[in-house]
Amino acid sequence: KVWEWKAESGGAITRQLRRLGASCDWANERFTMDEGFSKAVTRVFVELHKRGLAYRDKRLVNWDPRFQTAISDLEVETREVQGKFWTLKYPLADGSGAIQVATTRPETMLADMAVAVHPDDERYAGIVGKQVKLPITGRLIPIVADEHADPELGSGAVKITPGHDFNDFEVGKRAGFKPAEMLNMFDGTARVLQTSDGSIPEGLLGLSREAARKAVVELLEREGALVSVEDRVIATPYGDRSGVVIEPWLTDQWYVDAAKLVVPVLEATGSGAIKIVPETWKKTWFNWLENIQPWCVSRQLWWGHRIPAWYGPELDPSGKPILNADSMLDNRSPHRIFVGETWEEVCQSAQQSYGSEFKIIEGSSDDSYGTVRAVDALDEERDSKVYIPLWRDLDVLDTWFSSALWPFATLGWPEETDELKRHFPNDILISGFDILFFWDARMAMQGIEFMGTPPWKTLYLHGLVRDAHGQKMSKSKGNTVDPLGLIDKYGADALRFTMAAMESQGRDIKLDEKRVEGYRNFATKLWNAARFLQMNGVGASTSIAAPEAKLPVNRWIIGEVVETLAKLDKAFADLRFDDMADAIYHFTWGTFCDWYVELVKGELNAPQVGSETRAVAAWAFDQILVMLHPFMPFVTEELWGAMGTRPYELIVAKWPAPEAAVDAASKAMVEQAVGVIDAVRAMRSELNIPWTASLTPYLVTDLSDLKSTGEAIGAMELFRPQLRQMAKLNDVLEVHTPPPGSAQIVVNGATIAFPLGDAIDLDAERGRLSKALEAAEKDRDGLATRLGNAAFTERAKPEAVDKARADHAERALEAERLAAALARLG
RNA sequence: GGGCGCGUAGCUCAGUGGUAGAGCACUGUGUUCACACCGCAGGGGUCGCAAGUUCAAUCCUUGCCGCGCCCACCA
Repeated sequence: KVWEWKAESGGAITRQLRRLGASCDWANERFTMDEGFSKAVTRVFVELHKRGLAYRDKRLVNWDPRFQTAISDLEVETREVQGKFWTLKYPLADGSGAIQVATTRPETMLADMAVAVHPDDERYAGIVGKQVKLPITGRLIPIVADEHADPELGSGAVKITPGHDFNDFEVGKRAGFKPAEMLNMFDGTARVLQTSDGSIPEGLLGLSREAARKAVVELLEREGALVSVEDRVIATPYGDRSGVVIEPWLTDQWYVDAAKLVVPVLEATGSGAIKIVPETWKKTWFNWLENIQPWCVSRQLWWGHRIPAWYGPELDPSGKPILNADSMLDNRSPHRIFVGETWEEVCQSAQQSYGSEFKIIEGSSDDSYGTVRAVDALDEERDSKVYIPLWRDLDVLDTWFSSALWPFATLGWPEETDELKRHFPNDILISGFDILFFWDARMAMQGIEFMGTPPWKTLYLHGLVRDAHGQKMSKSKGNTVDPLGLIDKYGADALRFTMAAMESQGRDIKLDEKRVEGYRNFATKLWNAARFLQMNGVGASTSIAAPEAKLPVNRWIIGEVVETLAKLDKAFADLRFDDMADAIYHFTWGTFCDWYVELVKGELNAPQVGSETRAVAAWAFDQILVMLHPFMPFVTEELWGAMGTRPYELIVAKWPAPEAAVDAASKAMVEQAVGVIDAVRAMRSELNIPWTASLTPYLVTDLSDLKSTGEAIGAMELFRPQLRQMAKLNDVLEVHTPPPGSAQIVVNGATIAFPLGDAIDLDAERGRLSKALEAAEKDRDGLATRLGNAAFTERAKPEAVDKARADHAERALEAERLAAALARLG
């Protein structure tokens, strides 16, 4: 049944991954309960035990009374709960007075074993060592001196319940109590159980924690032992899965000596052998590792890796086994522990331990059956040997114990497989920070312990997806987003791209559906661009390197690809997925679609330049597909195939290698043309010049700046068809003074006038120019002020001063041109 | 109590010691033969508050206000 559930749940997870387009090695799927993996788990446990790093210990654990199992510190979550604070009065046994103690859990007084005061607390100096007679139970308990008691708090005296409080456990040990002697007053479901001294009144037995509290408080009140009650907010431990209050409970459990395993992890992180990204997590990482507690790894569950430990009876002085099978498994009777990977191995070490006069047999996991068999065997004394039954531990290992082995156990360890050699260690682990301690830290610990090196070089911690209100998504809150729903609506590509674009290091992601929609539109845009290219005879590129190109537009777009690629490479090296997404998005839409495609529309099938342009367009588009593929694998792969016959699929295509450089001259020319088009469009829009009206541009020659004029005219000549198409401009004319009634634009130091005759709205044009002039003057003057400041020119970095000078010159020139244009208007 | 982080355009978020950016939303405009899931143009921010360091601070330092998370034994 559970395996069915596992198949279903695991299937759902892998289905989601597949639909997201995760490129996994599906043939090598692994589950931690697979046979091979289980073998690795057993091996690790046995090895840790051999090395003294896994051991059985009796101490307080976090006990979950609902699931009736121990859990680790990490599975406990502290919640602030409204509670009460009771002050109690315990009478001294010699009748010489009473001592007050305070508690938030009055019911635990039934298992009190001492009252502690601070050694330096003069108020109590005289009574340390005296006995107190505990109300209700009448138990006599000592007053002890211990640093734990804080004189500032309450009365300065504190009741000590070593069996039910982590602090008190430590105090109790210091006061000389052995864990085995510590009183326990709860059973596994947290109902009141008689303590070993039998002092709890009958009426209280079997009550739940809550009921016991009520009853105890009533009894205390009746005895006059209750001094006061006040309301108080109490930090209370809850099981993160069960949601019930966790009970500190005294049991025997298996522990892993995490403090030892952590030493090389700290070293590796310190030396940089493990790099943590973003770095801010380093502090958290160190802080946790440096304060790590023994890791409780045994769980009283029936699903998981069974602990490979067997218990056998201790021998009494006469050499007979002490068979108390019903108490053997929880180690309440004297026992010996055997740990081994197989029954044979365990048998062997047991034989060695007990001696050859004994015969080792396997005790049934059903206690009574094992007892009977063992006793029968004893009676018969067959082979004249005494039979020793060994019972295997019923507990299973914490799931994170096996998960921690993932980086190497999946690769066949402990066998020395080729996969292991090839894939261990990994370059990078990408993980949510919510499992930083649960999983990542333990992978690091076990990886170094068993493989000698950290399991990965970089640990990248990404943000968590939160809902629209910033709440963490959880099944219990019901605010989870099903990725499949979003995929159905917008496509996996859009979802993936959104995730990448939102993943700036470390910060959480509030998923905004509008954003997903926007990237769906982006995918559509790409699709349409491909369609257009195909319609114009552009197919698959035949080369990986950029094609030879003469035309400036083509040389320019090749340079743009080179620059975009550099941005992507840089962002990737920095693990900035948002920057990568941003760069490819803007190149594709803003540069390629909005400008390149528009600029070459007329050239694609032109007689002279057509083939070159088609080749460049095909190549550039291919580069987009390759660069975009990691983010949008589905559309890009589809288009890759649609553009032409390919020797291989996009998913295995090599990352772009243009073998080309940015051509500054082409770039300048294209930018000049683009500047003109932009300015004309803005002018048309602001002056309400209908799009259908073509305009004749008059380039105003400036004898003092023939360079700007020349460049402008060159670019405008070169892009004459594009200017006609994209800005509705007639052929350019050169003049020294523009005709009256002209609208004017200033682009890179060149002034272009458009005679509008009577059609011009002089006020609008004046307003337009004034506004631009004002902006230019403001910038110019601001820069002038700064440059006039001796402190700036002397102390600022030379680059900053140079830049200010250059900016100032540019803005000043622009202002001058605009002022002239304005003056011409009259 | 300790630690980490956040507060930047209406919203969701980037960002840099040299007078701020994106997407969406918004306004105007356009159905020109890739795309209205579109094109074109445009408006919008005293970068939480205060002080300090600096020639210069949104960016560094300190304090404060508001918010989130993690860790922790205050009975």
